[in-house]
Amino acid sequence: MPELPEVETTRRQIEKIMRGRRIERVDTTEPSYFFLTPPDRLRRRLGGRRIERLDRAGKYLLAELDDASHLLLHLGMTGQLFSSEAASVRLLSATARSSLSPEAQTRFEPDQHTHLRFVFEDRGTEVFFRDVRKFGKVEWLAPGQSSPRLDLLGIDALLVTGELLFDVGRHRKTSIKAILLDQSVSAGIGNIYADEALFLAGVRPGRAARRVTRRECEAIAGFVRQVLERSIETGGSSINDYVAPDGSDGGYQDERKVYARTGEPCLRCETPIKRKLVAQRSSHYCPGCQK
DNA sequence: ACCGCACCCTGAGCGC
DNA sequence: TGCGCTCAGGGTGCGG
Repeated sequence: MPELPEVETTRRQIEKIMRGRRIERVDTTEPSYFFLTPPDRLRRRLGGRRIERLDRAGKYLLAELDDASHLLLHLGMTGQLFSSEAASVRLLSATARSSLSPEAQTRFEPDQHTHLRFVFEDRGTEVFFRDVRKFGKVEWLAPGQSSPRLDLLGIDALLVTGELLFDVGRHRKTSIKAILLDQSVSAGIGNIYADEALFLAGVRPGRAARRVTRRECEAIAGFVRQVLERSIETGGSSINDYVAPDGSDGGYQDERKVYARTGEPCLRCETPIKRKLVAQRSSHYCPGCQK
């Protein structure tokens, strides 16, 4: 779900709200898998700090604080970072929504899945991090402390080149899709945009990376950059239950050509789209267009 | 060094 | 109506 475009869209919207503001306090849920830094420590470290900026590295968000420490966030599969200003019941599933009172449906209240709540000193708009499945992550980094997670990231996917994919691919004994999903090669591509870019490039996801030509690698890289940029332009997104921080649906859903279109006719040649497991991810491709 | 796989977690959707 | 099953994909870590 949240791949580079969704994370970048989130960054742009949330930075506007967080930047330059001082945190009065942070509310958290209980310790869990989600917290790389224990929640009590997180509350202590963040209280009183001003947020200088919000950056993105691959699918990670990195907030810089005024004491030179950093807050690292990852949305995982179901993470949502949003503001109270824009928060709406659209963040909840249809069934969860229908169980709420009409009043509760118009104003967001933190629930058991809301792991972080930023309350600012000016008591204005609040920011929430909600994550149902807890695949998301939050970690506080002391000044100067490096993060293995960040250090492992390859070049940002918006800058990926065919040359890089070709050079990496020729030495690996795995599929081209696995290369695209490998965050240490290029950071930011997820399952959906990988399928879309491979479709546009005419290369099947399961093809051995070493069998992909230099020319094809150039095409793949070009389409990766294109679909990511296009998705950011349209407000980022790719999947049914993604909701942007302002509560709106992402705009990219209507542009998917293969992802989640199993059995439907290819938009180019009308061959039914196939679904197959590649790199432990459901992968969608057109047997007619992709070789 | 690299690959494939199990696992972390919860909700939606489906068949019976 | 409700139970049990499968699926969803982000990342980590381990065995081969």
